Amino acid sequence: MSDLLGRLRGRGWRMTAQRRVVAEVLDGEHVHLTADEVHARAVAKLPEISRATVYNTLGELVSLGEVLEVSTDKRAKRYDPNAHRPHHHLVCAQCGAIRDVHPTGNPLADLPDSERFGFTVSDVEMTYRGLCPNCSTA
Amino acid sequence: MSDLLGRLRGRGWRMTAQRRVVAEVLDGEHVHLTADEVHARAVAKLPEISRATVYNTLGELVSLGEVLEVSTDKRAKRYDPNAHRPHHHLVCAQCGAIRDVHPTGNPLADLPDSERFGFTVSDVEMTYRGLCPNCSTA
DNA sequence: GCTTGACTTAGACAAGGTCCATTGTAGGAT
DNA sequence: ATCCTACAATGGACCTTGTCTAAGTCAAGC
Ligand SMILES: [Mn+2]
Ligand SMILES: [Mn+2]
Ligand SMILES: [Zn+2]
Ligand SMILES: [Zn+2]
Repeated sequence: MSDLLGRLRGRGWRMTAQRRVVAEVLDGEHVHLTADEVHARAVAKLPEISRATVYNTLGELVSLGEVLEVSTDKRAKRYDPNAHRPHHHLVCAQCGAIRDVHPTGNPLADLPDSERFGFTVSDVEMTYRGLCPNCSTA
Repeated sequence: MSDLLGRLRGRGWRMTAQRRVVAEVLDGEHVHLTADEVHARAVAKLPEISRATVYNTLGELVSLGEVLEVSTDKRAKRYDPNAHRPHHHLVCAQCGAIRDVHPTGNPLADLPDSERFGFTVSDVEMTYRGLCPNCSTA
C-alpha cells in the first residue's frame, strides 16, 4: 500500500502528518480495525492526533474507495484497506478474529427471480462464522 | 404467530400486557424493526410501556430463539420474528427496505479448505444489496 | 384475596459516532 | 523565502443505541 499515499496525492488530497499516520496504520493483510483501534495506534506514532480527525480521515478514505467499512459484529464498524480485491469475511464467533476469504461460485446467480421481489440486485456480502484454530482447541 | 404467546406461556413465561404488545408488534412477514421502532409501535397500543422493557423483552425473545437479531446496516440491530425458517436478506441500498430471501446452493461448500485458515466453519450469513422497485424507477 | 418473586419503570450511564467553532497549516502564489 | 488562504485538525458538546439499577407494581399460585 505504499503507493496509496501517491494515489491520494494524485487525487488532490492534501497530505498532512495525521493522514499519513492513519494510512500507515491501515497498511497490511487481514487488517480490520475499529476507528478507536486506529486512533490508539495512530496516537502511538503521533500523540496529538484527535479522535475526530481519525473519524474524518477514515470517512474520506471510504468515500475515495480506498478503504471499506465492514460490520462483522454489532459493535463498532471496522475499516479494511483491502479494497482492491473483492472478498468476504470469516469471523471467529468467540474471539472475533477476522480473515479475508474468497469463496468460489456466484452467489448472485443463486438468487432466483422469484426471490428478488422486483429489486435490481447488484451485490452480495457474505459473512462466514465459526471457531478459529485457537478457540476450537480450548 | 398467534401461537407464539401459547408457546411462551408453556415455557413458563409470565404473561404481561407489555410482553403481549411487543409480541403483537413483531407479528408478520418481512418484519425487521429496530428496538426503537418496536417501542414506538408498542407505545401506540400501550402508552406507558418503557424503553427498557422493550429491550428486555426483545432480548428474552432472542434468547428463547423466537426472534432473530439482524444487522443489515451499521446502525441499530433489527428484530426478525421469522426465526423458524432459515433465510437471508435482500436490502434496498437507498430506502433500506428488507425482504427475506431463500437462495439456492450451499455457500458453505463454496469455501475451499485453503480459505478456511484452520477455522471450524459452521454458518454463513448473506446480505444481498440492490434497489427496490420504488427506488430503481426514480 | 394475599404473598411474593418476577416484571416494569425512569433515569443515570456507557460506547460509538457526529458536529461545530476555533485554531493551525500545506502548498500554491508572489 | 515569505505570504495567503482554503482546507484540515482540534476538543468538546451532543446524539443515538443500548445497558444497568433501585424502587415500585403485578401475575399467578395458594
Ligand atoms: Mn477484509
Ligand atoms: Mn428476515
Ligand atoms: Zn477465536
Ligand atoms: Zn428502496
